[in-house]
Amino acid sequence: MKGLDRAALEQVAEYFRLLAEPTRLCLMNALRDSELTVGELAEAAESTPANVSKHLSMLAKNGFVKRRTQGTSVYYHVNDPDVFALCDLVCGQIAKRLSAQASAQAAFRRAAKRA
Amino acid sequence: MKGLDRAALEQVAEYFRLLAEPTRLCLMNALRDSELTVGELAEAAESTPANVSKHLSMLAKNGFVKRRTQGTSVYYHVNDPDVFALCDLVCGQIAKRLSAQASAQAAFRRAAKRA
DNA sequence: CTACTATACAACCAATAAGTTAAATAAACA
DNA sequence: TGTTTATTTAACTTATTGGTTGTATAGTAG
Repeated sequence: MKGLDRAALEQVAEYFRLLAEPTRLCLMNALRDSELTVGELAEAAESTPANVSKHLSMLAKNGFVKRRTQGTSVYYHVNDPDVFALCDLVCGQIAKRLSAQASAQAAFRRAAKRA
Repeated sequence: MKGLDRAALEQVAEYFRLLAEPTRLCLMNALRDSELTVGELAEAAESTPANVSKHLSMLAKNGFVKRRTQGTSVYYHVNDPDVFALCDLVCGQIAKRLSAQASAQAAFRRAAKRA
């Protein structure tokens, strides 16, 4: 990543931006192991079909998912499974921070008890 | 990442959101191997000290960087080097897509020549 | 003490984006 | 054909955010 110019950084930022939204993460998560229709995804994400459809369009336009039409339904599936590796890395980061916070908290509690 | 509830997904999204901005990526990039002052960072990112300071505050508040004051200057340094692993992964993804596009393009060119 | 420099902060503006609502499109089926 | 169901799209509202400008704070030098 070292020698990236502004244009390249914008592409990287764009990639992150698509994952920087809980509803979209929820959709990707729901599609992790099976394709689902827009309706099913709306239910899974506890949102409306219109909203979910918009998010799916964004994800599709950027190669994260792919569409398959069947009858009146549209099935979406993950096109870029590597995002999950990214997400898992981030989850690991967050877990690390939380546990750091936890031990800091514990240290404070011990200090308070001594005081 | 599989069984994450809404609150957890929001934390993951928040993490991504901080990296979803070219200027912040540029700052992290500039800090990759040495600490720098706000002024130096502003120059590196081709932005204003005020703007850079704001971005750095965000990054610091979320544990991506740390501050160290010396004289009238404030030195920032990376606190969470693992972000670079993330960025490199994304760079790999983008490269893969670009090369896929390139070969698709080449296929189109070959097809056009045959036609 | 004053002037200068580096940084942070608050107020503001413009652009972006998530979500809603309603209308448009399209396939299935009576 | 007409109706129903599934999805997409457009228009709109509201909230967020990146960047700018001006001001405040703090350390340093004269």
